[in-house]
Formats: sequence, C-alpha cells, structure tokens
Amino acid sequence: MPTRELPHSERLARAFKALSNPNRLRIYQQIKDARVSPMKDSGCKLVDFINSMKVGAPTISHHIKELVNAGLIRVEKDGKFVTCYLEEEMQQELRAFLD
Amino acid sequence: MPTRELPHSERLARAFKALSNPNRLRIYQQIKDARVSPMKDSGCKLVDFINSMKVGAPTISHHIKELVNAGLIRVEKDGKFVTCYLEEEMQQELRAFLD
DNA sequence: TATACGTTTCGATAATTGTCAAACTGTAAT
DNA sequence: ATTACAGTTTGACAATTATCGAAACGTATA
Repeated sequence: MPTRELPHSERLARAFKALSNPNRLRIYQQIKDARVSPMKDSGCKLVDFINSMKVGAPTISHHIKELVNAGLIRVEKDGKFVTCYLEEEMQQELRAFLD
Repeated sequence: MPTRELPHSERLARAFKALSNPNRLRIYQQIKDARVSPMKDSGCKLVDFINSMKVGAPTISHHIKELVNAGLIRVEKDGKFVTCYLEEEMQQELRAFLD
C-alpha cells in the first residue's frame, strides 16, 4: 500500500472495493452508526465484531486492515483492545461522488 | 444472478462491488454526468466507451452487464446501438447509505 | 445478398480475494 | 509465572474476476 497520492478515481475505486464485501460493509456500517456527531463518537470495539460475526478473528483483522487502507476508518489501540472510528473525510468524498 | 429480493446490505455490497473496478467506475461516472436532470438525460453510447477506453469491446460489454446487474444503470437498444442511462433509484440508495 | 459495423458470447488464463487453521505477540488477571 | 484473552501474521486453498482473442449474432447499408 503505497503512501503516494492516488488519482481521485483510483482512491474512490479503492474505497468502493473495500465496501464491496458484505462483511466489510456491515463492519463499516456499525462504525458509521456509532458516530452520532464529531463530538460524540463511541467507536466500535474490534472484539465485538469478532464475537458477533460468523467469520473468524483472522478474517475480521484482515477486513479491518482493508478498511483502514482504503481510508474509510482508523483504529486506536488501548491496552489489548482495538477501537475503530469513522474517517469522515472519506465519507464526504464518497458522498460528493454520488451527487 | 437470481431475481429474488436481496437483503439491503447485499444489494448495496453488489452496487459497491460494481463500482470497485476503475474502468467500471469511469463508465458509471460518465453515464452519471450525462444526466443533468430527469428531463435531460442524453445517456452514453456504448460505442463511445469502446472507442475511448483502453480495453477491448468484450470487456466493456462485460462491465456494462455488471453495472446493469447491480442496478446502477439501464440500457436501451436502438438498431445496432446501445445507450446507457443512469438508474437514479440506486444512486439514491447509495447516497442514503452514506448519510 | 453481401459486406460492414456494433455488440455479445465463449473459452482460456493470470491475478485477486475471502476464508480458514495454526502459530505467534502482547497485555492483563489470577 | 501461568493462564487467559485480544489481535496479528503466515500459508494455504477454493472461488471469483478482469481481460483477451476468436467466433457468433443482429442490424443496417451498398
């Protein structure tokens, strides 16, 4: 995953690809719904995904990484827990594209 | 591709998958931009895609089919020409999801 | 009808992807 | 320290996908 700037359409295609898997889409949706406002964003605990979804932990870990690489979410580590937060900038970009 | 109703998240994931390929994304964007309003939608000729993009005709045909199956566009045949139009309902669904 | 053009279908291939099991790392609790 | 828990990495495998060339199809035009 190169750090260099990507053309706009490539960035978008990447984000859409990350949302193209049903499991990843559900993960993203939950993270998105956990953010009611920029001030009030409780985030989503990764462990809850692992316990609630029907795929194994390695798969969840892999999906989270893809969402991060696509710029859709970001993660924060606290002790042994990982919490996922929405990356609002990308949400904005996607919304702008659909207009 | 079954005709039966799909769960919301499956429908969305399908649409996102269709937009996850850079070439398909460009095709969709052009079709979207050709529609300035419900009253004024000139559509896009398939032949123009074939002549302007760097992939072969079979590939374009395949991509168009995927966009149609995803519910993102619809096509109309006139003689030997095919014109592509935006499916505004799905555009709305995607927009709604991103809010 | 013969030829040309736009489009689709078919068959093949290389690349990507989703998932898993096993092994590993790091942190907290007993 | 040992155990338990949260998460990642690795390696593998089956399934899907993007693309191509060749052939076929349908429609118009000479």
